[in-house]
Amino acid sequence: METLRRRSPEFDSLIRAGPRLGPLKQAHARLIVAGHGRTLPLVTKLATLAVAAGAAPYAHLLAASHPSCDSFLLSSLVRAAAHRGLPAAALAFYRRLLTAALPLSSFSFTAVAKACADLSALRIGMAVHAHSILLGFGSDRFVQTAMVALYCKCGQLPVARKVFDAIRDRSVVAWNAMISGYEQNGLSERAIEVYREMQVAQVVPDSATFVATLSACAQAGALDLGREVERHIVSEKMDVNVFLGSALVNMYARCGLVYNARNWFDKLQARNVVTWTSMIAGYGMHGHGREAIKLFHLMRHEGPTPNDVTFVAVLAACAHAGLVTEGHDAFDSMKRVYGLVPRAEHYCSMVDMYGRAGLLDDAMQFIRDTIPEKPGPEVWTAMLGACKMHKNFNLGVEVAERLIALEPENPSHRVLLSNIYALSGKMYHVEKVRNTMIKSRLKKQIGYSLIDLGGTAHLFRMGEKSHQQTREIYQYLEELIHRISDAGYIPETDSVLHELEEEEREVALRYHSEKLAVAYGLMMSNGSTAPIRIIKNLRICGDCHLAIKFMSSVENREIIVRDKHRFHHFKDGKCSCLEYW
DNA sequence: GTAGGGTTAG
Repeated sequence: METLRRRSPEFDSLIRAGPRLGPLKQAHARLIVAGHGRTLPLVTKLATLAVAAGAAPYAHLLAASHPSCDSFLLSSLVRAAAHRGLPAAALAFYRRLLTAALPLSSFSFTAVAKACADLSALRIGMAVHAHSILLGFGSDRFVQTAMVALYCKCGQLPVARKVFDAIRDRSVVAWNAMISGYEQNGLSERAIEVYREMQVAQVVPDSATFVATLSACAQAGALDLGREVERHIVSEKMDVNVFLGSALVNMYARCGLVYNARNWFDKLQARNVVTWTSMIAGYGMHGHGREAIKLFHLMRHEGPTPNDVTFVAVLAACAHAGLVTEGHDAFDSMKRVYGLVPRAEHYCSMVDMYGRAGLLDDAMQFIRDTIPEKPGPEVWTAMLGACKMHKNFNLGVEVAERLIALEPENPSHRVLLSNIYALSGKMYHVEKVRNTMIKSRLKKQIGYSLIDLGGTAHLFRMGEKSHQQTREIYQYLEELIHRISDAGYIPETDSVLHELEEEEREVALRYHSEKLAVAYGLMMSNGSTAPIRIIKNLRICGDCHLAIKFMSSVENREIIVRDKHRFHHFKDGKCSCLEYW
Protein backbone atom coordinates (compact mmCIF):
# COMPACT_ATOMS: atom_id res chain seq x y z
CA MET A 1 0.00 0.00 0.00
CA GLU A 2 1.24 3.39 -0.93
CA THR A 3 0.98 5.98 1.76
CA LEU A 4 -0.62 9.18 0.66
CA ARG A 5 1.03 12.10 2.30
CA ARG A 6 -0.62 15.47 2.32
CA ARG A 7 1.52 18.12 0.77
CA SER A 8 2.21 21.21 2.81
CA PRO A 9 0.29 24.36 1.90
CA GLU A 10 3.61 26.06 1.08
CA PHE A 11 4.44 23.34 -1.42
CA ASP A 12 0.97 23.62 -2.92
CA SER A 13 1.32 27.34 -3.38
CA LEU A 14 4.52 26.76 -5.38
CA ILE A 15 2.78 24.19 -7.54
CA ARG A 16 -0.04 26.65 -8.13
CA ALA A 17 2.40 29.39 -9.15
CA GLY A 18 3.79 27.03 -11.78
CA PRO A 19 6.62 27.91 -14.13
CA ARG A 20 5.80 31.62 -14.16
CA LEU A 21 8.29 34.07 -12.75
CA GLY A 22 5.84 36.67 -11.39
CA PRO A 23 3.73 34.29 -9.29
CA LEU A 24 6.89 32.45 -8.24
CA LYS A 25 8.41 35.62 -6.83
CA GLN A 26 5.22 36.26 -4.86
CA ALA A 27 5.26 32.70 -3.56
CA HIS A 28 8.90 33.17 -2.64
CA ALA A 29 8.02 36.27 -0.64
CA ARG A 30 5.30 34.37 1.22
CA LEU A 31 7.76 31.59 2.02
CA ILE A 32 10.14 34.06 3.58
CA VAL A 33 7.37 35.68 5.61
CA ALA A 34 6.21 32.27 6.83
CA GLY A 35 9.75 31.46 7.95
CA HIS A 36 10.33 28.86 5.18
CA GLY A 37 12.85 30.85 3.21
CA ARG A 38 15.54 28.31 3.96
CA THR A 39 13.51 25.11 3.88
CA LEU A 40 15.48 23.09 1.35
CA PRO A 41 12.71 21.07 -0.36
CA LEU A 42 10.69 24.22 -0.86
CA VAL A 43 13.66 26.19 -2.17
CA THR A 44 14.42 23.27 -4.51
CA LYS A 45 10.91 23.30 -5.92
CA LEU A 46 10.97 27.07 -6.23
CA ALA A 47 14.34 27.14 -8.00
CA THR A 48 13.37 24.31 -10.35
CA LEU A 49 10.20 26.10 -11.34
CA ALA A 50 12.17 29.30 -11.85
CA VAL A 51 14.42 27.50 -14.34
CA ALA A 52 11.34 26.07 -16.03
CA ALA A 53 10.15 29.68 -16.31
CA GLY A 54 13.40 30.50 -18.08
CA ALA A 55 14.84 32.42 -15.13
CA ALA A 56 18.09 30.50 -14.64
CA PRO A 57 19.90 33.44 -12.97
CA TYR A 58 17.16 33.67 -10.33
CA ALA A 59 17.54 29.96 -9.59
CA HIS A 60 21.27 30.37 -9.49
CA LEU A 61 20.91 33.08 -6.86
CA LEU A 62 18.60 30.89 -4.79
CA ALA A 63 21.06 27.99 -4.92
CA ALA A 64 24.13 30.11 -4.27
CA SER A 65 22.61 31.88 -1.27
CA HIS A 66 21.47 28.70 0.43
CA PRO A 67 23.87 27.66 3.18
CA SER A 68 23.31 23.94 2.69
CA CYS A 69 22.56 23.70 -1.00
CA ASP A 70 22.68 19.98 -1.76
CA SER A 71 23.19 17.58 -4.62
CA PHE A 72 19.47 17.12 -5.05
CA LEU A 73 18.88 20.84 -5.54
CA LEU A 74 21.67 21.26 -8.09
CA SER A 75 20.91 18.15 -10.12
CA SER A 76 17.27 19.20 -10.23
CA LEU A 77 18.43 22.48 -11.71
CA VAL A 78 20.66 20.73 -14.25
CA ARG A 79 17.70 18.65 -15.31
CA ALA A 80 15.26 21.58 -15.43
CA ALA A 81 17.66 23.68 -17.49
CA ALA A 82 18.43 20.88 -19.94
CA HIS A 83 14.73 20.23 -20.24
CA ARG A 84 13.89 23.87 -20.79
CA GLY A 85 16.40 24.16 -23.64
CA LEU A 86 18.98 26.08 -21.61
CA PRO A 87 21.94 23.74 -22.08
CA ALA A 88 24.57 26.33 -21.18
CA ALA A 89 22.82 26.99 -17.87
CA ALA A 90 22.56 23.24 -17.32
CA LEU A 91 26.31 22.92 -17.73
CA ALA A 92 26.87 25.82 -15.32
CA PHE A 93 24.76 24.11 -12.63
CA TYR A 94 26.61 20.87 -13.30
CA ARG A 95 29.94 22.64 -12.77
CA ARG A 96 28.67 23.92 -9.42
CA LEU A 97 27.90 20.35 -8.47
CA LEU A 98 31.47 19.39 -9.30
CA THR A 99 33.18 22.34 -7.62
CA ALA A 100 31.05 21.92 -4.50
CA ALA A 101 32.23 18.30 -4.44
CA LEU A 102 28.65 17.14 -3.95
CA PRO A 103 27.78 13.53 -4.66
CA LEU A 104 26.59 12.88 -8.21
CA SER A 105 23.66 10.69 -9.07
CA SER A 106 22.45 9.04 -12.24
CA PHE A 107 20.01 11.96 -12.49
CA SER A 108 22.83 14.46 -12.80
CA PHE A 109 24.38 12.44 -15.61
CA THR A 110 21.24 11.95 -17.69
CA ALA A 111 20.51 15.65 -17.43
CA VAL A 112 23.99 16.90 -18.26
CA ALA A 113 24.22 14.42 -21.13
CA LYS A 114 21.13 15.96 -22.66
CA ALA A 115 22.65 19.42 -22.31
CA CYS A 116 25.82 18.26 -24.05
CA ALA A 117 23.73 16.66 -26.76
CA ASP A 118 21.85 19.91 -27.37
CA LEU A 119 25.17 21.74 -27.65
CA SER A 120 26.71 18.94 -29.76
CA ALA A 121 29.53 19.23 -27.23
CA LEU A 122 31.29 15.96 -27.90
CA ARG A 123 34.43 16.55 -25.86
CA ILE A 124 32.58 17.62 -22.73
CA GLY A 125 30.10 14.81 -23.32
CA MET A 126 32.86 12.23 -23.48
CA ALA A 127 34.36 13.55 -20.26
CA VAL A 128 30.94 13.33 -18.62
CA HIS A 129 30.53 9.79 -19.93
CA ALA A 130 33.93 8.76 -18.57
CA HIS A 131 33.12 10.36 -15.26
CA SER A 132 29.81 8.52 -15.04
CA ILE A 133 31.56 5.20 -15.63
CA LEU A 134 34.18 6.04 -13.01
CA LEU A 135 31.46 6.71 -10.45
CA GLY A 136 29.79 3.38 -11.14
CA PHE A 137 26.93 4.52 -13.40
CA GLY A 138 28.33 2.81 -16.48
CA SER A 139 25.63 0.18 -16.48
CA ASP A 140 22.75 2.41 -15.44
CA ARG A 141 20.18 2.05 -18.23
CA PHE A 142 19.06 5.64 -17.99
CA VAL A 143 22.59 6.97 -18.18
CA GLN A 144 23.45 4.60 -21.02
CA THR A 145 20.40 5.69 -23.00
CA ALA A 146 21.26 9.33 -22.50
CA MET A 147 24.79 8.60 -23.78
CA VAL A 148 23.38 6.88 -26.87
CA ALA A 149 21.38 10.02 -27.61
CA LEU A 150 24.43 12.18 -26.92
CA TYR A 151 26.70 10.32 -29.33
CA CYS A 152 23.99 10.29 -31.98
CA LYS A 153 23.55 14.06 -31.70
CA CYS A 154 27.31 14.46 -32.10
CA GLY A 155 27.32 12.28 -35.20
CA GLN A 156 29.28 9.50 -33.51
CA LEU A 157 27.05 6.65 -34.65
CA PRO A 158 29.51 3.79 -34.16
CA VAL A 159 30.14 4.90 -30.57
CA ALA A 160 26.43 5.30 -29.97
CA ARG A 161 25.84 1.82 -31.34
CA LYS A 162 28.49 0.37 -29.08
CA VAL A 163 26.91 1.94 -26.01
CA PHE A 164 23.47 0.84 -27.21
CA ASP A 165 24.61 -2.75 -27.72
CA ALA A 166 25.99 -2.82 -24.20
CA ILE A 167 22.67 -1.91 -22.59
CA ARG A 168 21.15 -4.93 -20.92
CA ASP A 169 17.41 -5.12 -21.19
CA ARG A 170 16.98 -2.12 -23.49
CA SER A 171 13.89 -0.01 -22.92
CA VAL A 172 11.72 1.28 -25.72
CA VAL A 173 13.33 4.67 -25.17
CA ALA A 174 16.79 3.25 -25.86
CA TRP A 175 15.52 1.71 -29.11
CA ASN A 176 13.90 4.99 -30.07
CA ALA A 177 17.11 6.88 -29.47
CA MET A 178 19.02 4.52 -31.73
CA ILE A 179 16.43 4.56 -34.53
CA SER A 180 16.13 8.32 -34.46
CA GLY A 181 19.91 8.67 -34.22
CA TYR A 182 20.47 6.82 -37.46
CA GLU A 183 17.61 8.62 -39.14
CA GLN A 184 18.77 12.09 -38.08
CA ASN A 185 22.22 11.34 -39.44
CA GLY A 186 20.90 10.35 -42.84
CA LEU A 187 21.31 6.62 -42.26
CA SER A 188 17.68 5.73 -42.79
CA GLU A 189 18.39 2.16 -43.87
CA ARG A 190 20.21 1.52 -40.62
CA ALA A 191 17.32 3.09 -38.73
CA ILE A 192 14.94 0.69 -40.43
CA GLU A 193 17.19 -2.25 -39.58
CA VAL A 194 17.12 -1.26 -35.91
CA TYR A 195 13.33 -1.01 -36.04
CA ARG A 196 13.25 -4.57 -37.39
CA GLU A 197 15.63 -5.75 -34.67
CA MET A 198 13.35 -4.14 -32.14
CA GLN A 199 10.41 -6.12 -33.49
CA VAL A 200 12.44 -9.31 -33.24
CA ALA A 201 13.31 -8.42 -29.64
CA GLN A 202 9.57 -8.07 -29.07
CA VAL A 203 9.83 -4.65 -27.51
CA VAL A 204 6.50 -2.87 -27.71
CA PRO A 205 6.92 0.29 -29.83
CA ASP A 206 5.42 3.58 -28.76
CA SER A 207 4.51 6.70 -30.67
CA ALA A 208 8.09 8.00 -30.60
CA THR A 209 9.22 4.75 -32.22
CA PHE A 210 6.78 5.33 -35.03
CA VAL A 211 7.69 8.98 -35.44
CA ALA A 212 11.37 8.08 -35.89
CA THR A 213 10.62 5.07 -38.08
CA LEU A 214 8.23 7.01 -40.32
CA SER A 215 10.89 9.69 -40.74
CA ALA A 216 13.32 6.99 -41.80
CA CYS A 217 10.72 5.70 -44.28
CA ALA A 218 10.27 9.20 -45.64
CA GLN A 219 13.99 9.58 -46.12
CA ALA A 220 14.49 6.17 -47.68
CA GLY A 221 11.29 6.15 -49.69
CA ALA A 222 10.31 2.95 -47.90
CA LEU A 223 6.62 3.08 -48.65
CA ASP A 224 5.83 -0.51 -47.71
CA LEU A 225 7.21 -0.13 -44.20
CA GLY A 226 5.54 3.26 -43.90
CA ARG A 227 2.21 1.64 -44.67
CA GLU A 228 2.94 -1.16 -42.24
CA VAL A 229 3.56 1.37 -39.49
CA GLU A 230 0.39 3.20 -40.45
CA ARG A 231 -1.65 -0.02 -40.20
CA HIS A 232 -0.18 -0.57 -36.78
CA ILE A 233 -1.12 2.92 -35.63
CA VAL A 234 -4.66 2.52 -36.93
CA SER A 235 -5.30 -1.00 -35.67
CA GLU A 236 -3.90 -0.20 -32.23
CA LYS A 237 -6.09 2.91 -32.21
CA MET A 238 -3.07 4.93 -31.16
CA ASP A 239 -3.48 8.55 -30.29
CA VAL A 240 -2.17 10.40 -33.33
CA ASN A 241 -0.51 13.37 -31.69
CA VAL A 242 0.97 16.27 -33.59
CA PHE A 243 4.37 14.56 -33.92
CA LEU A 244 2.96 11.33 -35.23
CA GLY A 245 0.53 13.18 -37.49
CA SER A 246 3.28 15.28 -39.01
CA ALA A 247 5.43 12.19 -39.47
CA LEU A 248 2.61 10.45 -41.35
CA VAL A 249 2.01 13.45 -43.60
CA ASN A 250 5.72 13.75 -44.26
CA MET A 251 6.13 10.03 -44.94
CA TYR A 252 3.36 9.91 -47.52
CA ALA A 253 4.42 13.14 -49.20
CA ARG A 254 8.02 12.04 -49.51
CA CYS A 255 7.10 8.54 -50.61
CA GLY A 256 5.14 10.01 -53.49
CA LEU A 257 1.54 9.61 -52.26
CA VAL A 258 0.66 13.23 -51.84
CA TYR A 259 -3.09 12.46 -51.70
CA ASN A 260 -2.64 10.09 -48.78
CA ALA A 261 -0.60 12.80 -47.11
CA ARG A 262 -3.48 15.24 -47.58
CA ASN A 263 -5.94 12.67 -46.25
CA TRP A 264 -4.05 12.39 -43.02
CA PHE A 265 -3.57 16.13 -42.91
CA ASP A 266 -7.33 16.69 -43.11
CA LYS A 267 -8.06 13.98 -40.57
CA LEU A 268 -5.63 15.13 -37.89
CA GLN A 269 -6.92 16.55 -34.64
CA ALA A 270 -3.67 18.34 -33.92
CA ARG A 271 -1.76 20.30 -36.55
CA ASN A 272 1.05 22.73 -35.96
CA VAL A 273 3.34 24.77 -38.17
CA VAL A 274 5.39 21.64 -38.88
CA THR A 275 2.36 19.71 -40.09
CA TRP A 276 1.30 22.53 -42.39
CA THR A 277 4.81 23.04 -43.67
CA SER A 278 5.24 19.33 -44.43
CA MET A 279 2.04 19.33 -46.42
CA ILE A 280 2.99 22.46 -48.38
CA ALA A 281 6.46 21.06 -49.03
CA GLY A 282 4.83 17.83 -50.19
CA TYR A 283 2.76 19.64 -52.81
CA GLY A 284 5.84 21.56 -53.86
CA MET A 285 7.93 18.44 -54.42
CA HIS A 286 5.24 17.04 -56.66
CA GLY A 287 5.02 20.18 -58.73
CA HIS A 288 1.56 21.02 -57.40
CA GLY A 289 2.41 24.65 -56.92
CA ARG A 290 -1.17 25.89 -57.03
CA GLU A 291 -2.20 23.46 -54.29
CA ALA A 292 0.80 24.55 -52.22
CA ILE A 293 -0.18 28.20 -52.56
CA LYS A 294 -3.80 27.42 -51.81
CA LEU A 295 -2.86 25.64 -48.63
CA PHE A 296 -0.48 28.44 -47.72
CA HIS A 297 -3.32 30.97 -48.03
CA LEU A 298 -5.53 28.75 -45.88
CA MET A 299 -2.73 28.58 -43.34
CA ARG A 300 -2.43 32.36 -43.23
CA HIS A 301 -6.16 32.56 -42.78
CA GLU A 302 -6.85 29.88 -40.19
CA GLY A 303 -3.64 28.04 -39.40
CA PRO A 304 -0.57 28.62 -37.26
CA THR A 305 1.81 31.46 -38.07
CA PRO A 306 4.16 30.42 -40.87
CA ASN A 307 7.85 30.40 -40.03
CA ASP A 308 11.06 30.58 -42.04
CA VAL A 309 10.83 26.90 -42.94
CA THR A 310 7.31 27.35 -44.23
CA PHE A 311 8.61 29.97 -46.61
CA VAL A 312 11.38 27.69 -47.84
CA ALA A 313 8.61 25.24 -48.80
CA VAL A 314 6.38 27.89 -50.37
CA LEU A 315 9.17 29.44 -52.44
CA ALA A 316 10.45 26.05 -53.58
CA ALA A 317 6.90 25.14 -54.62
CA CYS A 318 6.64 28.34 -56.65
CA ALA A 319 10.03 27.71 -58.25
CA HIS A 320 9.05 24.19 -59.29
CA ALA A 321 5.74 25.27 -60.77
CA GLY A 322 6.76 28.50 -62.46
CA LEU A 323 4.61 30.64 -60.16
CA VAL A 324 6.75 33.76 -60.32
CA THR A 325 4.17 36.30 -59.18
CA GLU A 326 3.05 34.16 -56.26
CA GLY A 327 6.61 33.51 -55.20
CA HIS A 328 7.45 37.17 -55.37
CA ASP A 329 4.42 38.02 -53.21
CA ALA A 330 5.28 35.34 -50.69
CA PHE A 331 8.87 36.56 -50.41
CA ASP A 332 7.59 40.07 -49.90
CA SER A 333 5.10 39.08 -47.18
CA MET A 334 7.71 36.97 -45.47
CA LYS A 335 9.69 40.09 -44.72
CA ARG A 336 6.94 42.68 -44.40
CA VAL A 337 4.13 40.78 -42.70
CA TYR A 338 6.01 38.19 -40.69
CA GLY A 339 9.24 40.06 -40.01
CA LEU A 340 11.33 37.05 -41.02
CA VAL A 341 14.86 37.53 -42.25
CA PRO A 342 15.48 35.55 -45.44
CA ARG A 343 18.32 33.03 -45.34
CA ALA A 344 20.44 31.58 -48.12
CA GLU A 345 17.75 28.98 -48.88
CA HIS A 346 15.13 31.63 -49.47
CA TYR A 347 17.42 33.62 -51.74
CA CYS A 348 18.29 30.45 -53.57
CA SER A 349 14.68 29.54 -54.20
CA MET A 350 14.01 33.01 -55.55
CA VAL A 351 16.96 32.87 -57.95
CA ASP A 352 15.92 29.36 -58.91
CA MET A 353 12.37 30.53 -59.52
CA TYR A 354 13.34 33.42 -61.82
CA GLY A 355 15.98 31.26 -63.45
CA ARG A 356 13.77 28.29 -64.25
CA ALA A 357 11.18 30.66 -65.66
CA GLY A 358 13.84 31.98 -68.04
CA LEU A 359 13.97 35.37 -66.37
CA LEU A 360 17.75 35.39 -66.16
CA ASP A 361 17.95 39.17 -65.98
CA ASP A 362 15.51 39.27 -63.11
CA ALA A 363 17.51 36.59 -61.35
CA MET A 364 20.73 38.56 -61.74
CA GLN A 365 19.01 41.75 -60.66
CA PHE A 366 17.65 39.95 -57.60
CA ILE A 367 21.14 38.76 -56.74
CA ARG A 368 22.51 42.29 -57.12
CA ASP A 369 19.75 44.27 -55.44
CA THR A 370 18.02 42.07 -52.89
CA ILE A 371 20.67 39.84 -51.41
CA PRO A 372 22.61 41.70 -48.73
CA GLU A 373 26.38 41.40 -48.83
CA LYS A 374 27.98 38.71 -50.94
CA PRO A 375 25.76 35.90 -52.18
CA GLY A 376 26.92 32.43 -51.15
CA PRO A 377 27.83 29.57 -53.47
CA GLU A 378 24.30 28.10 -53.30
CA VAL A 379 22.89 31.21 -54.94
CA TRP A 380 25.41 31.08 -57.77
CA THR A 381 24.75 27.37 -58.23
CA ALA A 382 21.06 28.11 -58.72
CA MET A 383 21.97 30.85 -61.17
CA LEU A 384 24.28 28.51 -63.04
CA GLY A 385 21.53 25.91 -63.31
CA ALA A 386 19.34 28.54 -64.92
CA CYS A 387 22.06 29.54 -67.39
CA LYS A 388 22.44 25.94 -68.41
CA MET A 389 18.72 25.34 -68.72
CA HIS A 390 18.25 28.38 -70.91
CA LYS A 391 21.55 27.97 -72.76
CA ASN A 392 23.07 31.29 -71.81
CA PHE A 393 26.65 30.10 -71.99
CA ASN A 394 28.49 33.38 -71.62
CA LEU A 395 26.71 34.22 -68.41
CA GLY A 396 27.08 30.59 -67.35
CA VAL A 397 30.85 30.62 -67.70
CA GLU A 398 31.03 33.87 -65.78
CA VAL A 399 28.92 32.46 -62.95
CA ALA A 400 30.83 29.17 -62.85
CA GLU A 401 34.11 31.01 -62.56
CA ARG A 402 32.76 33.04 -59.66
CA LEU A 403 31.73 29.80 -58.01
CA ILE A 404 35.13 28.24 -58.40
CA ALA A 405 36.79 31.33 -57.00
CA LEU A 406 34.42 31.13 -54.04
CA GLU A 407 34.90 27.42 -53.34
CA PRO A 408 37.93 26.10 -55.18
CA GLU A 409 37.85 22.79 -53.35
CA ASN A 410 34.29 21.91 -54.37
CA PRO A 411 34.45 19.51 -57.33
CA SER A 412 30.85 19.91 -58.46
CA HIS A 413 31.48 23.52 -59.52
CA ARG A 414 34.15 22.35 -61.93
CA VAL A 415 31.86 19.67 -63.27
CA LEU A 416 29.26 22.35 -63.90
CA LEU A 417 31.79 24.58 -65.59
CA SER A 418 32.99 21.77 -67.81
CA ASN A 419 29.38 21.05 -68.74
CA ILE A 420 28.81 24.65 -69.68
CA TYR A 421 31.93 24.60 -71.86
CA ALA A 422 30.78 21.35 -73.43
CA LEU A 423 27.36 22.77 -74.14
CA SER A 424 28.83 25.78 -75.85
CA GLY A 425 31.13 23.51 -77.85
CA LYS A 426 34.38 24.55 -76.21
CA MET A 427 35.77 21.05 -75.89
CA TYR A 428 39.29 22.32 -75.34
CA HIS A 429 38.13 24.04 -72.16
CA VAL A 430 36.28 20.93 -71.07
CA GLU A 431 39.48 18.93 -71.20
CA LYS A 432 41.33 21.60 -69.30
CA VAL A 433 38.82 21.67 -66.46
CA ARG A 434 38.76 17.88 -66.28
CA ASN A 435 42.51 17.68 -66.15
CA THR A 436 42.63 20.17 -63.29
CA MET A 437 40.15 17.99 -61.47
CA ILE A 438 42.14 14.84 -62.04
CA LYS A 439 45.35 16.55 -61.00
CA SER A 440 43.89 17.87 -57.77
CA ARG A 441 42.10 14.53 -57.23
CA LEU A 442 38.72 16.19 -56.89
CA LYS A 443 36.01 13.58 -56.76
CA LYS A 444 32.41 14.32 -57.38
CA GLN A 445 29.46 12.97 -55.52
CA ILE A 446 28.48 9.48 -56.54
CA GLY A 447 24.95 9.09 -57.80
CA TYR A 448 22.77 6.22 -56.77
CA SER A 449 19.18 5.08 -57.12
CA LEU A 450 17.17 3.04 -54.69
CA ILE A 451 14.24 0.79 -55.33
CA ASP A 452 12.28 -0.72 -52.49
CA LEU A 453 10.81 -4.12 -53.29
CA GLY A 454 8.87 -6.02 -50.68
CA GLY A 455 10.45 -4.05 -47.90
CA THR A 456 14.02 -4.52 -49.09
CA ALA A 457 15.92 -1.62 -50.57
CA HIS A 458 18.08 -2.35 -53.61
CA LEU A 459 20.75 0.20 -54.31
CA PHE A 460 22.19 0.83 -57.77
CA ARG A 461 25.18 2.92 -58.63
CA MET A 462 26.06 3.79 -62.17
CA GLY A 463 27.55 0.77 -63.87
CA GLU A 464 26.68 -1.28 -60.81
CA LYS A 465 27.72 -4.91 -61.12
CA SER A 466 27.51 -6.13 -57.55
CA HIS A 467 23.86 -7.10 -57.56
CA GLN A 468 23.18 -10.83 -57.53
CA GLN A 469 21.13 -10.61 -60.69
CA THR A 470 23.47 -8.26 -62.51
CA ARG A 471 23.49 -10.26 -65.75
CA GLU A 472 19.73 -10.48 -65.98
CA ILE A 473 19.29 -6.82 -65.11
CA TYR A 474 21.70 -5.63 -67.80
CA GLN A 475 20.15 -7.93 -70.34
CA TYR A 476 16.68 -6.73 -69.42
CA LEU A 477 17.84 -3.12 -69.71
CA GLU A 478 19.35 -3.76 -73.14
CA GLU A 479 16.06 -5.20 -74.38
CA LEU A 480 14.14 -2.37 -72.81
CA ILE A 481 16.33 0.16 -74.58
CA HIS A 482 15.68 -1.65 -77.84
CA ARG A 483 11.96 -1.45 -77.25
CA ILE A 484 11.97 2.24 -76.43
CA SER A 485 14.26 2.93 -79.37
CA ASP A 486 11.66 1.29 -81.61
CA ALA A 487 9.16 3.67 -80.08
CA GLY A 488 11.28 6.65 -81.05
CA TYR A 489 13.75 7.13 -78.21
CA ILE A 490 17.00 8.65 -79.35
CA PRO A 491 19.61 8.86 -76.59
CA GLU A 492 20.43 12.42 -75.68
CA THR A 493 24.12 11.90 -76.04
CA ASP A 494 24.70 15.52 -75.29
CA SER A 495 23.06 14.74 -72.04
CA VAL A 496 26.44 14.26 -70.69
CA LEU A 497 26.10 17.88 -71.10
CA HIS A 498 22.88 18.26 -69.19
CA GLU A 499 22.56 17.62 -65.50
CA LEU A 500 25.90 16.20 -65.19
CA GLU A 501 27.17 17.16 -61.89
CA GLU A 502 25.84 13.72 -61.27
CA GLU A 503 27.34 10.77 -63.02
CA GLU A 504 30.54 9.90 -64.77
CA ARG A 505 30.77 11.00 -68.32
CA GLU A 506 32.86 8.13 -69.50
CA VAL A 507 30.27 5.53 -68.67
CA ALA A 508 27.54 5.07 -71.19
CA LEU A 509 24.31 6.82 -70.37
CA ARG A 510 22.48 3.57 -70.53
CA TYR A 511 23.96 2.34 -67.27
CA HIS A 512 22.91 5.30 -65.22
CA SER A 513 21.67 4.15 -61.85
CA GLU A 514 18.07 5.19 -62.41
CA LYS A 515 17.84 3.16 -65.60
CA LEU A 516 19.23 0.11 -63.82
CA ALA A 517 16.77 0.58 -60.96
CA VAL A 518 13.80 0.99 -63.28
CA ALA A 519 14.87 -2.07 -65.28
CA TYR A 520 15.14 -4.06 -62.08
CA GLY A 521 11.73 -2.88 -60.91
CA LEU A 522 10.10 -3.85 -64.22
CA MET A 523 11.92 -7.17 -64.34
CA MET A 524 10.79 -8.10 -60.86
CA SER A 525 7.18 -7.01 -61.15
CA ASN A 526 5.73 -10.43 -62.02
CA GLY A 527 2.63 -9.11 -63.66
CA SER A 528 2.04 -6.46 -61.02
CA THR A 529 0.85 -3.12 -62.32
CA ALA A 530 1.72 -1.12 -59.21
CA PRO A 531 3.82 1.97 -59.89
CA ILE A 532 7.59 1.57 -59.90
CA ARG A 533 9.12 3.83 -57.26
CA ILE A 534 12.70 5.01 -57.42
CA ILE A 535 14.59 7.29 -55.07
CA LYS A 536 17.66 9.03 -56.44
CA ASN A 537 20.14 11.01 -54.38
CA LEU A 538 21.02 13.51 -57.12
CA ARG A 539 19.05 15.15 -59.87
CA ILE A 540 17.87 12.94 -62.67
CA CYS A 541 19.72 13.49 -65.92
CA GLY A 542 18.09 14.60 -69.14
CA ASP A 543 18.62 11.36 -71.00
CA CYS A 544 17.22 9.24 -68.19
CA HIS A 545 14.28 11.59 -67.95
CA LEU A 546 13.57 11.05 -71.63
CA ALA A 547 14.19 7.29 -71.51
CA ILE A 548 11.89 6.78 -68.54
CA LYS A 549 9.13 8.71 -70.29
CA PHE A 550 9.38 6.18 -73.11
CA MET A 551 9.58 3.28 -70.66
CA SER A 552 6.38 4.38 -68.96
CA SER A 553 4.61 4.32 -72.26
CA VAL A 554 6.13 1.14 -73.75
CA GLU A 555 5.62 -0.83 -70.56
CA ASN A 556 2.33 0.88 -69.79
CA ARG A 557 3.51 1.45 -66.27
CA GLU A 558 3.58 4.39 -63.92
CA ILE A 559 7.12 5.16 -62.83
CA ILE A 560 7.72 7.55 -59.97
CA VAL A 561 11.17 8.98 -59.38
CA ARG A 562 12.07 11.15 -56.44
CA ASP A 563 15.27 13.00 -57.19
CA LYS A 564 17.23 15.41 -55.04
CA HIS A 565 14.71 18.18 -55.51
CA ARG A 566 11.35 16.85 -56.55
CA PHE A 567 9.15 14.06 -57.81
CA HIS A 568 8.76 12.98 -61.41
CA HIS A 569 5.61 10.99 -62.12
CA PHE A 570 6.06 9.28 -65.47
CA LYS A 571 2.92 8.03 -67.13
CA ASP A 572 1.91 7.38 -70.75
CA GLY A 573 5.13 8.88 -72.00
CA LYS A 574 4.76 12.12 -70.08
CA CYS A 575 6.25 13.44 -66.89
CA SER A 576 4.38 15.45 -64.28
CA CYS A 577 7.20 17.98 -64.08
CA LEU A 578 6.36 19.17 -67.61
CA GLU A 579 10.08 19.58 -68.13
CA TYR A 580 10.02 22.05 -65.27
CA TRP A 581 12.80 20.72 -63.07
C1' DG B 1 10.75 15.56 0.59
C1' DT B 2 10.74 16.39 -4.47
C1' DA B 3 13.11 14.05 -10.14
C1' DG B 4 15.10 9.97 -14.68
C1' DG B 5 16.19 8.61 -20.77
C1' DG B 6 13.82 9.22 -26.59
C1' DT B 7 10.03 12.40 -30.50
C1' DT B 8 8.31 16.09 -36.56
C1' DA B 9 9.26 19.83 -41.52
C1' DG B 10 13.47 22.38 -45.82
